[in-house]
Amino acid sequence: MSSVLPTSGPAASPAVSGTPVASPVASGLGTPAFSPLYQQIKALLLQSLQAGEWLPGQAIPSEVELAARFRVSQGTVRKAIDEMATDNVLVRRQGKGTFVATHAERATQFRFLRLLPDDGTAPQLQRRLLECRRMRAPAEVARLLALSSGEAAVQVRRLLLAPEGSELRPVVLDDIWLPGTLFKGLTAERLQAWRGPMYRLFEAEFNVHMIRAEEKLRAVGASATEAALLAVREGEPLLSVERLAYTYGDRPVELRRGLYHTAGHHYRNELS
Amino acid sequence: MSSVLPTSGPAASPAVSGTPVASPVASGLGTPAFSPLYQQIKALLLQSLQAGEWLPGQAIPSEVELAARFRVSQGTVRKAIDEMATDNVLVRRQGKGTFVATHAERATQFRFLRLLPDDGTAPQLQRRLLECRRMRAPAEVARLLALSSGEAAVQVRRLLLAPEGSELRPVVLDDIWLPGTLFKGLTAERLQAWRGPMYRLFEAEFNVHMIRAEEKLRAVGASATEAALLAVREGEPLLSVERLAYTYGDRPVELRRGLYHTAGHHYRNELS
DNA sequence: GAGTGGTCTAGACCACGGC
DNA sequence: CCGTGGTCTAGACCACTCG
Repeated sequence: MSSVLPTSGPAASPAVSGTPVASPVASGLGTPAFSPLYQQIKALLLQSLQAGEWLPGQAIPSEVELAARFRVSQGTVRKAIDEMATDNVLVRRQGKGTFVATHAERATQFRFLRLLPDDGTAPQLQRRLLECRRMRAPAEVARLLALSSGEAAVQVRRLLLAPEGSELRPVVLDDIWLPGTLFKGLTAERLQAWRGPMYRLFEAEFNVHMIRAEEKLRAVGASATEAALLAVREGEPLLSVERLAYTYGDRPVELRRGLYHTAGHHYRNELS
Repeated sequence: MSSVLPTSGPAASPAVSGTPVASPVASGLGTPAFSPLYQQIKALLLQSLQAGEWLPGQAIPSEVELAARFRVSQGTVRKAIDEMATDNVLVRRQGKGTFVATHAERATQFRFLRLLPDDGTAPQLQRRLLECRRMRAPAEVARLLALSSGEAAVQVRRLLLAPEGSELRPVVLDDIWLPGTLFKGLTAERLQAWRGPMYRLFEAEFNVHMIRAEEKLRAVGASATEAALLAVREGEPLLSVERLAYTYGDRPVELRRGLYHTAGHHYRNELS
């Protein structure tokens, strides 16, 4: 099928609202780089999301409306949206519409928190902020976040604690680095005041929406300072979780190193 | 839409090859339990797979053929197959056909092996079989594998070793339990002789195909015997990975406890 | 060229949610 | 009641594979 190109004439061939589309380009030797219409629609929708045209939690236009806008059949729009729904970027709700995914919902809230209590109950973790400061990104952090060397970064250090009887027991020690330019107004006060998932704060206040992440897990022994913070003895085996989280367009926007004390909790994973 | 029911009359309403379908049944109070046609087709295809009608690596009938068999449009069959393809149960190959997924392919081979060398190279693990014996399933194993108490089980214990310079370094200690009735001819000799992924052996010799698994990860300290086998000192932090693997119909068929030495390797995970 | 899956269309009807 | 997404159909054409 022909690519989606802006057309000045009335409805004849498929066209887009006026925004030109990156038309299929031969990449290298004789590769036609054929791109289906619905993939182009998907790219356009992602652009709109990235530009903030529709905010997390809001409804996007209906399928018929989008089909009209792009001069395409409803089925084609549907296929584009289908893929974005399985990517957890959009959420379909029959009878209501299609919505931009948000970390406010309880369902998506636990997509990125894989640590569960062994007894099968729902996790109820309290936060305790240890630190929040702006600094120049260390070389390794800058590299992973694709920052220029010496660029500003925000470092957040916090504990997550689980109720145990009437006490609170530290379970997670998180070290988080964020690009300073994206998180301009992020302060300890702002973090302290926030009730709800941290990724929801990022969405609401900084327009940064995490959609996927890569994690590297290891078993390590607790250092002296880590042991003190987690209330375990030095050398205690801990689960080290290094996470790189991405927003729209595969842009890395968070580096996180978590240390999990896995007595009483475990990291759950599904292989398929 | 009406449910798929066997029809003796000629092509009029949708019908199936002759096998009756579990028609939508009210479950509990007034729940209509509406099931779309393509879901019913999917269930039928899964039944055929479970029955061994098409073996791993083989092609299933073409979409048009299945559409004719089920008296349904090609689009409906397509939607059923689409879901099974995203579930990694079937594999589509344009121009060739649709095939039953197999653990023989290199792509799917690493779906269940998440341990990667830190240097980014491809994993090259050697196996060393330590034990393979039949026994009565311990209570905990029986429970997780849904076996009757005292039923037969096969226990396999093995090491995975990674090349390090000119030496081999133990990296993984696996303890595996399998239902004895499903794995009748499984012996140490058979395991020793096999070249290729273990799950491929299970497929080829015992007609057991793993499609998904749940894992629980923890950091633990090496016991004396574990330390000896993995050539680490006692108490060394190790990544404990407890896996329950399922075949068609969500039937648990493997329990595995792996201990990973994560110096030089890490467990990779994708969150989305 | 024949057969496979992949895309796209147009239209009908159904299930759900809210006015 | 209407508008939303969800299902199903029938048919056209395209891209890929193989003989």
